[in-house]
Amino acid sequence: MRYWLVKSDPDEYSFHDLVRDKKTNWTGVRNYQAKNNLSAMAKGDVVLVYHSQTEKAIVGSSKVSKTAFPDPTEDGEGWVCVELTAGKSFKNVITLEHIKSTPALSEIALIKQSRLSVMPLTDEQYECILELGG
DNA sequence: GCCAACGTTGGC
DNA sequence: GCCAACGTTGGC
Repeated sequence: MRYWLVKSDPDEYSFHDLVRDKKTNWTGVRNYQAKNNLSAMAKGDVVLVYHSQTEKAIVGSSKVSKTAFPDPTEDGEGWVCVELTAGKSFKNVITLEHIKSTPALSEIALIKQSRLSVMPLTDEQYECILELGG
């Protein structure tokens, strides 16, 4: 079991939308590193959802319910998506500001590679986030 | 709205 | 294959 974090612009598709839909195909990733991470996801892996732009906080968790398959929205070829099933909303969202001020999360890819949209989390990072999220 | 970071493209 | 130009993302 591995842990991941995906970014979403809540104006386009928010965690709230995922909860409403129960599950969704996480499509539209057009970056090789992000694609490799999507491909490495296993069924049952936990995927935390971060809202960029206006909110800038980790808001909830989801699970991989289908491993990588060809992105049906693809405009080129070779891109993949996974199916995510909504999990829990965090009681307290974990803001970027909070993440930045938490030493245990100083190495998180969210900060180190600000433009990456799908990234792995270490066990320690995941547990730390869970704790902060309540 | 600006701009830094950084990925991608294209000319050479 | 290098690197400058360009486009996009995302924080501020």
